[in-house]
Parts: sequence; structure tokens; C-alpha cells
Amino acid sequence: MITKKAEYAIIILTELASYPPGTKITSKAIAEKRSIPVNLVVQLLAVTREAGWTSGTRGPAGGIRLNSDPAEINMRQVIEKVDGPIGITRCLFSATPCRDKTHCSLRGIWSTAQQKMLSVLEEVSIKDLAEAGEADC
Amino acid sequence: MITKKAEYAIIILTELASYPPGTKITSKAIAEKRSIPVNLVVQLLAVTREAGWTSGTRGPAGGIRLNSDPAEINMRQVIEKVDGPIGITRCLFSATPCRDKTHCSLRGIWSTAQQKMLSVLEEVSIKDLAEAGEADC
DNA sequence: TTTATATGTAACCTAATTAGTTATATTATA
DNA sequence: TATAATATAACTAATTAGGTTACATATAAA
Repeated sequence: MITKKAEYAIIILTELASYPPGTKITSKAIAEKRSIPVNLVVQLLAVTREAGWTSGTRGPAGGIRLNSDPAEINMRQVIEKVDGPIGITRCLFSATPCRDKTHCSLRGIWSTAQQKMLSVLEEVSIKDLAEAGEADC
Repeated sequence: MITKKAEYAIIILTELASYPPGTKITSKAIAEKRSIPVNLVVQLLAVTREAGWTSGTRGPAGGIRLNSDPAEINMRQVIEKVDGPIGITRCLFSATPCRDKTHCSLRGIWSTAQQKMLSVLEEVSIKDLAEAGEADC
């Protein structure tokens, strides 16, 4: 399952992308606007920071700035940064097919099903979400 | 995430479907053949039984029989019987959009992504898996 | 130069879920 | 009546999810 933290990260980036490029916003402001616990916002900004998408400046008048082009960040990327690799079944996490089978029909089906899902998420960028507005599910 | 139990249930039904219609097999035999803990097989057969797909006869010479046409049972149905409703995000479990918004762009995207995944699982039947063999991932 | 305000980092906590076990009841055959 | 099978329910250990707490660091303004 895609976690709430991953959703939150998407929402945070969307919020940042909804302002003119270079605008600085505080974690607290994001948290209040999007109804996310402040501590979680801070925690997730550490992830977006490590991904190079955001940077922060400390102290009074400090805040968070979006560093990347929101059109270049898609939902799948954010989810995987926060949650780690996506897998709709445990099977898909193991490198080798179960019990050393050379072939397993189920694995292929899980993989296909997951790929269809991921394709949708890859096609939606943070910019798309910011333009659509209301991304706060 | 689709649980291992749901996978097991699919495998159990596939095993049953791999014999001539009406054949009786013991839980123990299924468990050994497919390397699933016997107790889990028994537990999962309670679910397939409730769905009307299987029935069991007790006592010596007893066993489990597949009651339904395996071509009429698809993967999605089995997963939902075992795991309950599928949701790739928590958002999709709540009946109403978060925070009483009339519109939320994320929800629609989660829904689309999930539907693509489910379409794949709906198109694969237990019969397909039995014919493909090796469904034991 | 001190104070207030902001980000950054790590450890911790609780509830729910997952995967599996244990125990016991029931039924049918030999 | 003993045995072998399914049926049902309760329990358990390990992991994950979602969030909190505590503390460190940097900077602007007083």
C-alpha cells in the first residue's frame, strides 16, 4: 500500500509548486494549509531535500524552496523516495522467483498489474497536480 | 498490499482446478504439494467455502472439491474474498473524499491507477492459471 | 550579543496488520 | 469405537504505519 507519508510528500511538493518559482514557505505554513502534522512535514522535507527537490534556509525569515522543475517530478518518484520500492505483493520484492522456480505464472501477472498502476502514477507530475489545485486527498 | 494469504488462496484454487472436475483432494495434500502451512490451507479453505467455490467432506476418505467453474473465478475475486476490499491508498477506503472536499485530484488518480491494476487481475481466471501450470509464486 | 524563529536529525511510541500457530469441535469411515 | 479428515476460533510474534518527542543547528532581528 502507498503510505500516507508518501501522499503527504506529494501534497507538500504540490503546495510548494503552487507558488511562483523561488518562493520560500515555512514548514509550519505548509502544515497548516494542508492539514498535515508539522513534525511530519519536517520529516518528509528531509526526504525531498535528499532527493534534491527542495532546500531550506534556517532562522527567522527562513523557509523551504522548491529547487526542481515540478514538471520533472512525477508521483511514482515521490512515492518511491518516501516508501521505498513499490510492490503490490511480497513476491515482487524478492529478486528471485519463489522456491527457485525458473518460471512462475503468478509473478508475471503481479508484475504486469503493478506496471499498469505505476504507468498512471508516472504520467502525473507535481506540476499537473499544482495546476489542478485541490491536491489534498 | 495483496497479502500472502490471498496468493495462497489463488494457489489452492489453482491446485484444485488442475485435477479433473469433481476430484477430491485433502488439505494436507494441497499443503504439501504447494508448500503452504497446512493450517493456513485449512483457514483459507474456509474462505473459498464461504464463497461457494469449494466444499469439503469430513472423515477418512474426505477432502476438498472444487464446486465452481474455474473459468468463472478471477484473481480479483479471490483477493477481495481473502483480504477484503483492495485499496492502494488509505484514501480509497473512505467513502467520502478527505476533509469534505467535493473534489480532490489525487483521489481520482489513485482510483485510475488502481483500476488499471485490477483490470489485469480480473482478466486472469483460475482456469488460466491451472492451464499455465507452475502457479506457485 | 542575545533572543526568537526557523530548519535538521534521531530516537521513540502506539495501534494495526501480517503470517502463522494452537486448541478444540465436528463429522464420517472402517 | 478409534481414526482421519474438515471446521472454527482464539491466540501470538514480528513488522509496519503514523505520528510524537527531544534536541541540535543556523540566522535574522532586537
